[in-house]
Amino acid sequence: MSTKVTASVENPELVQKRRAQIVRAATKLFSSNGFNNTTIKELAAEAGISQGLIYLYVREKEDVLLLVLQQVVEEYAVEIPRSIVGVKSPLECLVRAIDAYCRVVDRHLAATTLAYQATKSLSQSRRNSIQESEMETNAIIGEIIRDCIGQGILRSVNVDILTYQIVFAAHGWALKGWYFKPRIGLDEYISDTIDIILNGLLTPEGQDLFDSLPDGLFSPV
Amino acid sequence: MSTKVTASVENPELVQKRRAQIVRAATKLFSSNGFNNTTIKELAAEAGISQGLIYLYVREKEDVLLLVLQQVVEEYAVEIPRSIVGVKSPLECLVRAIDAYCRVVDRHLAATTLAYQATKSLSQSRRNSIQESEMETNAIIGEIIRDCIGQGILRSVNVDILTYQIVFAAHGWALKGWYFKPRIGLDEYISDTIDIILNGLLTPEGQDLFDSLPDGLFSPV
Amino acid sequence: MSTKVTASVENPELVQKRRAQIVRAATKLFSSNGFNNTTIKELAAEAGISQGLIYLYVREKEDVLLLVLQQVVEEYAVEIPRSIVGVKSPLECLVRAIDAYCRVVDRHLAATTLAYQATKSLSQSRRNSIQESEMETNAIIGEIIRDCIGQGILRSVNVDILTYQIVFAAHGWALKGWYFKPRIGLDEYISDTIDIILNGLLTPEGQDLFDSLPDGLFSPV
Amino acid sequence: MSTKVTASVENPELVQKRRAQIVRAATKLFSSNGFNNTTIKELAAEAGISQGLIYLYVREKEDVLLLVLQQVVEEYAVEIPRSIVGVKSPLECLVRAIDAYCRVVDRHLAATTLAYQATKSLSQSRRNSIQESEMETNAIIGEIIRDCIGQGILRSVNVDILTYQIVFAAHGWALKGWYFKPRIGLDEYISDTIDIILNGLLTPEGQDLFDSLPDGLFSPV
DNA sequence: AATGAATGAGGCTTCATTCAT
DNA sequence: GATGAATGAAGCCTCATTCAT
Repeated sequence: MSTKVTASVENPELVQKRRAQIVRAATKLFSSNGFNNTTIKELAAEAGISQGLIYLYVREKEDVLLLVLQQVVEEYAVEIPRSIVGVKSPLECLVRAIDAYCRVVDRHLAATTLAYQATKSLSQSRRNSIQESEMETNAIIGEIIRDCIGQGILRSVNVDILTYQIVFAAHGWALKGWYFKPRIGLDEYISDTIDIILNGLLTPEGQDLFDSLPDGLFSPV
Repeated sequence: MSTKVTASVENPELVQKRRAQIVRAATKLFSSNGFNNTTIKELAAEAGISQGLIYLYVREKEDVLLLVLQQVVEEYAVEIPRSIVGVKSPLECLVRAIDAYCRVVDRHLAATTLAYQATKSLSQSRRNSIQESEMETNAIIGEIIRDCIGQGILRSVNVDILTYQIVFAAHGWALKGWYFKPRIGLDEYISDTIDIILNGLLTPEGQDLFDSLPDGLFSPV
Repeated sequence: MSTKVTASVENPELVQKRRAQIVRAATKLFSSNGFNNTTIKELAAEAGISQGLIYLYVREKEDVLLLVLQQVVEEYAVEIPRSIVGVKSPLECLVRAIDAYCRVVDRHLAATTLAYQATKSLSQSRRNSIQESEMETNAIIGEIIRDCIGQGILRSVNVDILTYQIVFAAHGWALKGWYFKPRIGLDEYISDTIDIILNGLLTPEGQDLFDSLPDGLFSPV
Repeated sequence: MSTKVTASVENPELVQKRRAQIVRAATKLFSSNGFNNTTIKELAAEAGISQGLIYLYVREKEDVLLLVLQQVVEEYAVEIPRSIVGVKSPLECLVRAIDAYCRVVDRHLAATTLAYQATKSLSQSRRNSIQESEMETNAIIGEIIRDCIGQGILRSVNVDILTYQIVFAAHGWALKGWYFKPRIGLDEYISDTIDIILNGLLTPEGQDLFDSLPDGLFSPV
């Protein structure tokens, strides 16, 4: 990671342990109440430590947020590559990557939502550090897509847009959880999503209709 | 709208005018600095009025946020139906709706981003009011999709998921503007998005490969 | 003054009035308890205003200290020149200046003591601003001394050292008030001080003795 | 000393050694940053020991300050008498004492300044203990002066005021070091100071003028 | 004796909200 | 209707002191 959070405690195991405590508590509170509405006092209480102790492991409150967000993007960066290790077929890679992404999100619902809420609360440099990590993960997906296109498995579509469509589909499970969770399970969400994205929507008749639409249909109003 | 913001000023035209001033300023400041990092003092300065005056048109700070968010969702609720008025073909409706949604987002980049950041800062009742509006707009899109499916234009896919895929595509223009804006124009974004969503991705060969993938490929790890 | 303290309140009369309140309270509390041991809460209470109000007239606590110290040095810079206005004889000027200095100190016992205690609590730039004021006042005294020497009234002594001897004599009334106050009145303090400084100490016989002291008597140990 | 600082460590040599470490570090930090702006953590780092260790040799932070100040006043109390040991002539005693005082100050510039700043940070009992030491040293000088007067070497002036004039002259070398140091050396400072104090200022003509000044010149305004 | 992690009280400062004009 | 000075409740963070090792 480019942006390091500094601790004034030397012992690295202790640092890791304490920070894990803090991040766990922070993820919970930040995502349910928001970063700004969570006080250090509450955070300390949730983590089972004193207020002052937090500041031995973090220089300011914003650092806690950074640690939380770093944890998620790092898990993305680890889990998605791991899900396609050893898989030859690019198509299978793509399917597995989508699947893995959705499942990582499911394990980090709170933190994922948080990333959308709280990035504005980070200073520019810290925000950059998070966005770079995000782009790295996206690059992996983009690569898989390019492979598929190269092998004639996928049509030659806009890779960036498709990448983000996949990313949003995964994040959507967290962002709109309040809508989906009561209606559908994760497995179904994943398979239906993959179905829509890969198989497209139009029936043969629909395809004819679509082709006959005037070209400039959706041009500037 | 179910949740009304109350003003202590009688003259309704004045209320409208002042609130417009306030909302304009708030949209700018909230979306660039975040809701919590914007002070009433800054807001008043940006709106060209005094701090005290704000409280004649709003009961508390959160109300300002509600007004801002209401404005966006209302514009969604107005613009999207308008874009399909008089259009017979459900497929054309769908295409026009996606196009319209993206363009409304483009006109409200700041506010759209804000909706993702700041909803957590709303009290539950206010949050519900926004989410209901969002669902109303989504319902329109869902209806169009169902029409398409009913007429055999689209395959029978999961309507909810597809709806949100479209919604995310539109919102994505705002949420990831920092990525897309330097790389692509709005028109291209819209047409490529529609292409991917409607036409699907798989080539005929890709289709064969996909069909031969083991069924339980992406089941729980 | 070079270093200005900024207020966020416009009305200059109000600023002056409130700052006077604050400075009066601060002088009292700072000099009896020290700058660091005085809390803003105590200060507000003593001034009869709320904590928050202080920050409409001052950017940070240190500014309050600066205001207090500025007030004293400014009074020095005003009172001492005023005491010699229109006086022709340089010797009379000198006597009057010493007298005036001591009396200003007497009117600002607390603040004078404070200046010795708290200058270290000022940031460098603020400290400089105070030291410059001090030097301006000292320059006036130095000028008078030079006049006296020029006219053959005083021996040609080290002007800087004599200046500070006078300054210390004045400040001493505040600094060692705990010693002098119970033993002697201000008038007597002033006249005895002037007597010692101007008339010297040695009797004719003492003079002879002094002249016969070995030259290197007080050289480095 | 009346006020003792207690240590929880038995071995007196160790106590002395550790305290010396602590006092050395404290003198440096307190006088450059002020007592209140120096943390125990910094102090420990400067002294090369741990925070906790300090509390084995001192009951609270204020004790450290007391130790520092005690060290200076004790050195005054030792050095000044030593400088006049065996000297018969009271005038020579006086000159030597002034000289010695200035030189002790020069060796303890930081601590001397500190005494003026930080005495207010001491509790009353500790402050008294320091002031008593100061008075003891002053008493020695007062005695010498009285001797001189008794032997007809000095005029019969106010002994207290003269004593403090001498004390201030010595302290001034530290207090106004920022002014004198770049302009003059210690030796010159001492000899010029003694010259002014002992020989007085007025020329014969000045004397006449002075005698002809109206008596109530410097009476209350 | 020594360490340094841990505690928690309390200070400075901000800011939503009120109120006198 | 409008202003902006005034309030006071917290929030973040620091740091003297303690305590387990």
